[in-house]
Amino acid sequence: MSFRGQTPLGAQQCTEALVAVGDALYVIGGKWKLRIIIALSEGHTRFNELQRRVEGISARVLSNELKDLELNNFVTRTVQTGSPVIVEYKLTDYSDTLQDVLRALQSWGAMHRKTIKERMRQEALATS
Amino acid sequence: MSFRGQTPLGAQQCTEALVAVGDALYVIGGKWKLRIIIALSEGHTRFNELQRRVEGISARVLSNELKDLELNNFVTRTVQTGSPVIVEYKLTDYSDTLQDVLRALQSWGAMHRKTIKERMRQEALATS
DNA sequence: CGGGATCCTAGATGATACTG
DNA sequence: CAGTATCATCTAGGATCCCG
Repeated sequence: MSFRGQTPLGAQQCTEALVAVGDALYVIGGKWKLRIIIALSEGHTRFNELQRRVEGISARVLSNELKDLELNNFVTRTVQTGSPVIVEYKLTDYSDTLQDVLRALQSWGAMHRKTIKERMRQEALATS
Repeated sequence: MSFRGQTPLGAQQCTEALVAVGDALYVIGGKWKLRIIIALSEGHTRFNELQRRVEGISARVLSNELKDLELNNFVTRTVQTGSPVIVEYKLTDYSDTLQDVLRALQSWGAMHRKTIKERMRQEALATS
């Protein structure tokens, strides 16, 4: 199940990978899903607080995404009646299964940023 | 750098994760990028062949995505003049850095599919 | 505070041709 | 074969207003 590393994938494994990754992207793909999950991993959070944490997201989109995440069992929504009403979102245990994915993405993202920076530095040197 | 697992993330780590994952998604996010990379991991491939492997993608989109992947150093494009002209796409070494991400996504996707299946089976039982 | 309802735009995608 | 061009579409997302 290795991705290259010199040896190409067989057609069969390739299709399998395509399907599995497709499944994954279907649920957690898109611009916001993973960001929201990360933001929620700071602890259970209320709506507006969450909106502040996830930079750039609008209330409508956040609301929709949260519903979706709830449907897919990544998030639970609890309402405490009173005034004001308090609505809290928190991650479920199932969302913990995403740890590897998140870790891999995070470390790749950090690595990639460094690479780009270095690449730009080199180009700057070459031009001067 | 763990994602929950009982203990919430600190605000600082949360922001770091948000940025890094954001960087990653910026480059490899979207509907097609990872699929194309997986398809290419079966070995170097020509355009139409690649389009067949990546189910559902149109020539125009594939063309655009490939340009993007080339710009980001994931793919190289080589042209062998002759008739017919042969254009081959292959993964670069840099695309190998995505292994962890791909593996994590694939195994999560496979796990998730099983979970869903099981969940549906349970619901079917409950209804009957 | 926690959203829902509406309206609207840009960009992503699909379908179908067409070309060197 | 390896795309490009054009048009039609679709939808995620932004902006704004509103409500209990």
